[in-house]
Amino acid sequence: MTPPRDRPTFTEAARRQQIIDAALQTIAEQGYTQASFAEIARSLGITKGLIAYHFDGRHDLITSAIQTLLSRQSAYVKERVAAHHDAVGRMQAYIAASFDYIAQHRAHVAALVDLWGSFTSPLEKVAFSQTAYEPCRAHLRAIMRAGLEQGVFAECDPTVMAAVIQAGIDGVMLQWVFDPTAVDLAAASHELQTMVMQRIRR
Amino acid sequence: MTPPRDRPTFTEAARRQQIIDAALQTIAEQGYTQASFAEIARSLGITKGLIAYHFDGRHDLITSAIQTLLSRQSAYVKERVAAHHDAVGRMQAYIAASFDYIAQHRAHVAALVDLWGSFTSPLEKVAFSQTAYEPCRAHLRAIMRAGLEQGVFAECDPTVMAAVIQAGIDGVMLQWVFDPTAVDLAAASHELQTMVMQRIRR
Amino acid sequence: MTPPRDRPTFTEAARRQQIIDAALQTIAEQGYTQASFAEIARSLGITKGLIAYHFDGRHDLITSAIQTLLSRQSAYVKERVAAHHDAVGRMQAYIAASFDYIAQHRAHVAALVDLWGSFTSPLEKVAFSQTAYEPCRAHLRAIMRAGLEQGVFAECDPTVMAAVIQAGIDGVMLQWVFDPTAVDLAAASHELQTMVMQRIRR
Amino acid sequence: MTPPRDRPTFTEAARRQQIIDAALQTIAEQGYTQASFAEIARSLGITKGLIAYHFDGRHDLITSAIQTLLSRQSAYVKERVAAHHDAVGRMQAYIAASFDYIAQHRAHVAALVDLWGSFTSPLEKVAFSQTAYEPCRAHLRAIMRAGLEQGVFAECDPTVMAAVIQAGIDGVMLQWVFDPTAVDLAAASHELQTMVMQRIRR
DNA sequence: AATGAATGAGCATTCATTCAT
DNA sequence: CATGAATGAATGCTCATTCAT
Repeated sequence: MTPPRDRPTFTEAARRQQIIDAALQTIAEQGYTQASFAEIARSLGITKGLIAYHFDGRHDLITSAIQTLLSRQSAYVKERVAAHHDAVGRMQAYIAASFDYIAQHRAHVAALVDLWGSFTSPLEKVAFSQTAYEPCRAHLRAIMRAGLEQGVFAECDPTVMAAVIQAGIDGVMLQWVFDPTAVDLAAASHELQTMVMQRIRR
Repeated sequence: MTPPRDRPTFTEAARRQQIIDAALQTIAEQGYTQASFAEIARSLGITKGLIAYHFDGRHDLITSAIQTLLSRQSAYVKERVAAHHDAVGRMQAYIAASFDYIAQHRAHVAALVDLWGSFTSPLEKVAFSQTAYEPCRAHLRAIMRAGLEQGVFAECDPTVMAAVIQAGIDGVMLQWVFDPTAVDLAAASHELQTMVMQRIRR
Repeated sequence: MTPPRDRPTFTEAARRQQIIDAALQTIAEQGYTQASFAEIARSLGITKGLIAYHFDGRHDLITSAIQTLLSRQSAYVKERVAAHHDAVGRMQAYIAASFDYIAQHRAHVAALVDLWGSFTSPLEKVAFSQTAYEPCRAHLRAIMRAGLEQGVFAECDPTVMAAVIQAGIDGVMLQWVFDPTAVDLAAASHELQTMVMQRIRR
Repeated sequence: MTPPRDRPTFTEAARRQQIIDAALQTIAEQGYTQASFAEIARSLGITKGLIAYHFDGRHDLITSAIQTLLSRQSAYVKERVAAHHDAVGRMQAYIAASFDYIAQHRAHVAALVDLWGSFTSPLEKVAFSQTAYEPCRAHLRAIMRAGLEQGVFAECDPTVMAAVIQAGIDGVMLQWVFDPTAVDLAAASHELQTMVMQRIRR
């Protein structure tokens, strides 16, 4: 059990992160169901008791892993988008950055696809949707709205556009996770940008 | 032990299908990891021994369930596409039919998303990709090529286009599985068609 | 998990009883906390999985064991008491039978003493009190009341008398469980009968 | 490791007592099995490592707790008994004091009942009997013998009487621990005194 | 004197699987 | 075909204990 501490120690934080990373790696390599405490511990050369010591059970570990996953990807994309100041540039940056992150973090996105199947109740699914998807769509919506207000984007529903663009990114990622030779990430990134731009540019 | 497969009896085939459907329902409702033989058996009022009798282990059941899933969706889409004889109509029909199937078979697609995380080795993932994705993309590629040959589609790479279109469909499905209120399926279907048409029409 | 069956099969009932008896024996010999599924299974030459198959978890096993314990003792005492038809005879029979049962079933009463400490919440304790103690006290109260009505017992509060008499029995049992050489069961039985009779006889 | 016991410091002794009291409280509230080092430590706001530092393992802690329990009760009863100088007064004082202590220390006696089930071997049980029960019975025997010698008690076996009287006290305590509404402690105290006096007074 | 990190054995429980009937 | 009994391996988790700091 994680000791209830006001300020987690340095060791504590480092261990937690180390275990989370090992968990993601193991999930990516062997699948969510095979990623047992024992397996993760083995990959780190520690005992499974230590995992139980640092996390409040499996749910806590998985949740923390998902958090890590999402915040890293989100931070990466946000930074790249922020480098641009026009709606067109930002939209292209969002798509390009998303694909770049995917290409550079195969294990992470593979783990993510596995974790999609880890929710057992509709409530957990909705919660994940709110935590993981909604921020992405909201980001895209904001870019869309800015473009519309500035008059550089053609009329369209930002909500639907956001969902469809994110869908394109995730869908390609999915195909690529299953078989990296089945789809050319760079080409897909380019094509999606083209498609979206042709649709929304005034 | 699975009985010899040379000539499956009628009863045998019916039982298998019954079990597969119950498995899909259970996976959709409770998640892949919760869908144990015992749980599936309970939902059917039979014993788990009987499931083991009709399937060569869990892998066989899951594989068969995925097959069922894919062939039903594929058959539905194929039929709808075949009703059209021009590339534009076929492309729109493919997208529309895919979304319609999704909307009408929530449990099935929910199960599918859960099953995405059920593969433990890269080989299984590649095999799934070949069985599940490749036929869809091939279908889309064929429609694309016909349109290009007929001169009604603008120049583009059919392989990449197929991947991106399928990605858009799957990605929206994913968001909708997690939270049906998060995305409007009909609007997304419409938007994806618009986007694709604007891109590929000459 | 126990399969939900309308009528438990013969094998099922026999196995359950066999496991319960082994559990009581193990508790008596090694203590409640040491009586793990593994230990009980080992003493029977079966696997612990089988115990889990026949009982709905540890709580179910322990509860069933206590039930067995109480009903056997109760049945024995009731039969001995019923052989008498006067209040004096019945009261003496109750005490004598209780001590005789204790003397002849050391393992059972040793297990019972251990199980006294197995309740973790006040609610469980109260429930045990209702199930285990109240029927004993009620039996004694009924004997007392009959004696009072027949005018053979001196005036006294049947409720308090019942509690104190049962207390004497249980308290001696406790001392004898800890060290069989520390107290002479037969002498204690005799003395308690004498004491009670001297108190309640008119 | 326990620090050398030759001259325990003041702090050391205080800590030990503090931990023992917390342990008793926790056992009384949550049961013997739930009273883990972690739980006891949590209730004190210290770490479980500190408990291990002050006690030579769990057995040492439990043993010390029992010692504390017994010596407190014993001291209380001894003092009350010593206030009387005749056998009759002392016998009544012993019973009355025992019940009074019980009534005023519910947590302690609840813990004691739980601890009855904490011995895993016959040897431990016998040792407990010698430490806990024998002194009580010896005290009662001494009172009995004095009464007999002084000619105020009727002829009877002091050993058996002692066992039965103590049994009555413990048995009522047991019922009261399980359900405080099930038995009236004061009435039981009174009744036991009456019963005993009627039996032993010449 | 006290902590936080780590261990390793043991726990109840789950589950796919086997098999005699 | 179908069942119920039984297995054995694996899982998450708990806990007393150890120890460097």
